[in-house]
Amino acid sequence: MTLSPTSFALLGLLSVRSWTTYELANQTTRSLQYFFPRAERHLYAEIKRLADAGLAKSETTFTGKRRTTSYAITPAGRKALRVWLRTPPAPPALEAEVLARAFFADSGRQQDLLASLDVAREQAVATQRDLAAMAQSTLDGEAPFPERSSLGALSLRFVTDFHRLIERWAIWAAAEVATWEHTDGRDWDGVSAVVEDVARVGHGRSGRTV
Amino acid sequence: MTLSPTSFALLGLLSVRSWTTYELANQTTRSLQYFFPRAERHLYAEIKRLADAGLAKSETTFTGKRRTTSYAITPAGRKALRVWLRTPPAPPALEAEVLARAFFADSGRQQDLLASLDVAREQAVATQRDLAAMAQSTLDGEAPFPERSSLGALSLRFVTDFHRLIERWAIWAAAEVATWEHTDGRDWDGVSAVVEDVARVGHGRSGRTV
DNA sequence: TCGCTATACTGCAGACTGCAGTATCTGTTG
DNA sequence: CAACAGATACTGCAGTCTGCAGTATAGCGA
Repeated sequence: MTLSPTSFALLGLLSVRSWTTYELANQTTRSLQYFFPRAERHLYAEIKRLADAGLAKSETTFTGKRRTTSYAITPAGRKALRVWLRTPPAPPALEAEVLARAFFADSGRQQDLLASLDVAREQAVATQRDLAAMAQSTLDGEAPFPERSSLGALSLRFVTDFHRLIERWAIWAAAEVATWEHTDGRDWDGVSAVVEDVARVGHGRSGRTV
Repeated sequence: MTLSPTSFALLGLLSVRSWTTYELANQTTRSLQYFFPRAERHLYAEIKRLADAGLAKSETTFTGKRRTTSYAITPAGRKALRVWLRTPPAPPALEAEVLARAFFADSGRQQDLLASLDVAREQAVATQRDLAAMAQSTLDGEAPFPERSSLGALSLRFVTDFHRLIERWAIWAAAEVATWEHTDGRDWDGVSAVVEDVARVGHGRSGRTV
C-alpha cells in the first residue's frame, strides 16, 4: 500500500486531534483547501485506506440510528508522518485556466479575455476576503488551535500573497490588453518590457513585479 | 461527449498549427506546462477524443515502418474553442506540498522544515532560470511563433512572478523558522504581524509582501 | 555493426473529482 | 405539534488524469 501526499495531509490533520470524516471534509479542510485541495469524496475513501494500513484507527458511534465514524492517529501513523516530513517536497503545481485563456486569446474576442481577467480578479479578491476573515477570527481569539497559529501563519502569508499576485496581474493584464488593437496584441510594445525583464531574472537585479 | 479544460487547451494548440502527438507531448507543452500541466500519457488519449468528436482530424504518415499521427483542428473545433473562450474561467488551483509540510511541521524536526523550504526555494530558482532562458531565446529571435509573443508574455509575467513569490516566501519563512525555539513556533512574535496584515487585506491599505 | 538517443506510441493500476443519491438528526416556524 | 429546512454522514458511479513500464522503429556516430 503506497501512500500519496493526500495520505500524509490527512495524517497531519489526525496528528492534531481525532476527527470524524465529516469534520475532515468540511471544517478542517478550510485551511488545507487553499494550498492542498482534495474533494470530499476522496477523503472518505482515503481515510479508510489509512485505517486499513494501520496508520489510523476508526471508532464508530451512533446518534440514534445514524452512525458516525471518527478516526485517530496510531503510533505507526505518527511515525509515517515523521518520516514523510524528512523527504523533499514535490514542486508546487499551478493550474490557472485564465492563463490558458490568455495564451489562446486570439481565437476569441478581446472582450472575452477582458471578461476572463475580470472574473479572475474577482475570484482573487473574494479569496483574500475569506483569508482576511480567517485572520480576523484569529485576532479575535476564535482560532480553533491558537497554539498552532505560527505554523498557520506561514502558509497564510503565502496564500494571501498568491491571491494578491493574481489580483494585481489581472489588473495589469486587463489594462494592457485594453490598449491592444488586435486580439493577439501584435502591436503591443509592452511585450519587450516583460520579456527583457524575465530574461534578466537570476542575472543580478530583477525588475519590478506587476 | 463532454469536453474538459484539457480538451480546450489542446484545441488552442491546434488552432496555432497542426502537431503530432509526440510534438504536443514534448516541445509544445513547454509553455503550457507552467500553468496548465498535463501528463504525456493523457494527451495521447485526449487528442483521440477530440478526433472522435470531430473537433480535430488525424492524418497518419509513415517513416519507414513507423507510423506518425498528426492532428489538425476542424471548423467545429475552432467554433468550440471560440465558445469556450466566452465562458468564465475556473479559479486558479494551487497545490503546494511545501505549505502542507510547513502546516504540519510540528510533527517533525525543525531542520526538516528548513530543508523543505530550501528545496522549494531551489525549485523556484531553477524554474525562473528556465523561464529566463525562454525569454532570452525570444529576444534572440528564436521564438517559434513571434507573432504570438504578446499573448505569451501575459502568462510569462504571471508565471515568473509566481516562482519569484515562492522563492521570496521560502527565504522569509526559513529566516523566521530559524529563530524559533520550538518546532511549532509557539514563541514566535512574527505571527501577529502576519495575521494583522492579512486581516487588513481589502480594508483599504494592505501591508507589504514578503 | 553496435549502441545511443529520439520518435511514437499502448497498457495498466491507481489517484482523484464531481455529481447524484440515500438516510438520519435537529432546530425553527406556523 | 407537524412540516420543513438545513446539517450530519455517508455510498455509488462514471469519468479525468497521472506515472510507470513496456514495445517498437529510425537515425546517427564510433
